[in-house]
Amino acid sequence: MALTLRQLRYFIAAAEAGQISQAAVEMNISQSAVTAGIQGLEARLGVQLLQRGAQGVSVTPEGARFLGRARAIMAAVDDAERSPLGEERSVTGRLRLGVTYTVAGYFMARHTAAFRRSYPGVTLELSELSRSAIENALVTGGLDLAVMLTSNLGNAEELEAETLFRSRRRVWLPSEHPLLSAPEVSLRDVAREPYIMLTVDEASRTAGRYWDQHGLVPQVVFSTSSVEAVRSMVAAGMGVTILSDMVYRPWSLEGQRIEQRTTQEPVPSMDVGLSWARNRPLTAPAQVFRAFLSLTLGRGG
Amino acid sequence: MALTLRQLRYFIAAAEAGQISQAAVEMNISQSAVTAGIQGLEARLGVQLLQRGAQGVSVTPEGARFLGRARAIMAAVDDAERSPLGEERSVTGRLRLGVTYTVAGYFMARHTAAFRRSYPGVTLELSELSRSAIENALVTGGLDLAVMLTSNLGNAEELEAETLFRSRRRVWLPSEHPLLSAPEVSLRDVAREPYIMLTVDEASRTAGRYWDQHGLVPQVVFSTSSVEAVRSMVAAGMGVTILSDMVYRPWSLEGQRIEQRTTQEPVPSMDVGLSWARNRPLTAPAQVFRAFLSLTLGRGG
DNA sequence: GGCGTCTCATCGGATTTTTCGATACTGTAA
DNA sequence: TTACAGTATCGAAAAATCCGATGAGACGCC
Repeated sequence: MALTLRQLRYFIAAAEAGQISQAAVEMNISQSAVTAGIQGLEARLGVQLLQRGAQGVSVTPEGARFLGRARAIMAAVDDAERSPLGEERSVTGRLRLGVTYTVAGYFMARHTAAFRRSYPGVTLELSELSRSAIENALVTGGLDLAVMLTSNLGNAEELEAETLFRSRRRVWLPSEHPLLSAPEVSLRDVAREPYIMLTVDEASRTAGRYWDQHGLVPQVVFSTSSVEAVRSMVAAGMGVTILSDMVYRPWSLEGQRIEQRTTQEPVPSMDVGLSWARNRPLTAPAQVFRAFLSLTLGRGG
Repeated sequence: MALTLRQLRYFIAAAEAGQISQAAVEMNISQSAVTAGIQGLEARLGVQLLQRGAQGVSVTPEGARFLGRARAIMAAVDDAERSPLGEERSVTGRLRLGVTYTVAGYFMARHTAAFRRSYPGVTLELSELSRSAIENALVTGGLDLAVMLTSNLGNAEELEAETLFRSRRRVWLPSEHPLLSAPEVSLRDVAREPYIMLTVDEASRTAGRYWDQHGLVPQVVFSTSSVEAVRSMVAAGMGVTILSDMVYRPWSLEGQRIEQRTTQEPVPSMDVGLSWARNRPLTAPAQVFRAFLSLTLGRGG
């Protein structure tokens, strides 16, 4: 098999995460895919790149040397992808971008820096707002563009939306929870547990929909708008929750572990995407930002 | 779809060849695969890279800019692939390499320069010899390694072989030949035509095998050890031949066109590979050369 | 202008690769 | 030794790729 960029991506992610399984979560794919990809790379090169251990993986000396090269390749690829847009690299102007809470913390952080580097002429004005505030601002012209949850977008007549990626929702459970014994958890079982409700970004509204659909009601013992709080409370055994992979991390702030289980019943994924006013043409900076994100997230284009 | 190295390879090949179909022949794949690959790339970038015309393709201004980037990526990839072998880059010594006629002209030419660049410490001594001379020299120690046709290797007890790639054999026909009307040509039809026999590299021995197998005898009107002569004679309409894609070019030295047709009956492919003496361990330069070619030709490692 | 010829694009089907989910294996720590 | 966290492996499903054949458009020749 020939060397592929996918293999390089997997290797870089695993090397940086220090764990193959964590790298898989971050890339929204399965652990076995990452394992296979890296194995293919090692076979191709005839060199062991990662040292596997009980706590995860660490790069071998050869791996470290190759990691540098791999990063150089990915940098060259990034360059090349943006190059044909090069004319527009000189785009200048203001981009008033609205984002919702989870998007700001778990998604935009990774991309704003790269965007600023690519388009130094664009002044990026980020505002964290609620869904309804964003929708209003888009329609009235207070915002040019928004990155938000596109699955339950209101006001479909006036707003255009484009989904950038989906993140799966799973049950979060503390270590040693009885429900961990099964590979899948039914919503009925979750309904019997104390539930920590996250109240940001329409999370509760979305949750309500799929709970209703199965005629169940979660026993909400605590509502918070802080993902960190949810993480800590789940880790401490105060309850369980259902949230997307995008915000999942295996450790709470206190260092306690959090587990994940797939639900037996299908639960809608969290869809993150762009939204803008239908009747207002995208400004040049907004168009550039849209193209930038599309490329970065590896969708067709 | 994400950007892939394959797409870049296809694009570079097409840009350099000036024709998608010619690029496909050079890469031993079908034209439609190259077309699809480049289309995927253009869709991904949202830019037209090639200007299609009746005589082939030419790069657009955007394509030219991207071509540079693509080459940079492939250079970085080549670097990375050889980097883990980096310790051995300092390998020094002499490599006495035997090659057969067609391999020398149509295969080695492309790779020797790159090898010399990667391993400046290795003195490459190339000798063009006949199959039997090479086999003798390998056994007696006059050669360290050989690149030759591995399909009909004699002396299998004493020689080890590793096939690097296969090239399909097809019928070569002059323009306006009646047999061109059908998409495939049967060996029986070819047997009725005057046949130009190439006498280098066991070509006639291999040919004999598959002709015998079908109980047919080609009407050899001319035998030559020069591929250029075969090309010119086929183009001039003096006869037809069956040779591998590796040595195929659509034009003769005189500028006349040569066509290709697949045979109805399966004809064995031409297998090019390495060979060395079984009882003699590979020298360090030989090992390095083997790894180098394996990587360059994109096989598993 | 009509026709043959060359080239690239498109399509269906076969093949190969990639992915996922489940399970087995392995090293570490109690 | 057991429990556990993490990786490797396996079979089946899904997706991408490839091929061969056919279609469509441009050029040159009569």
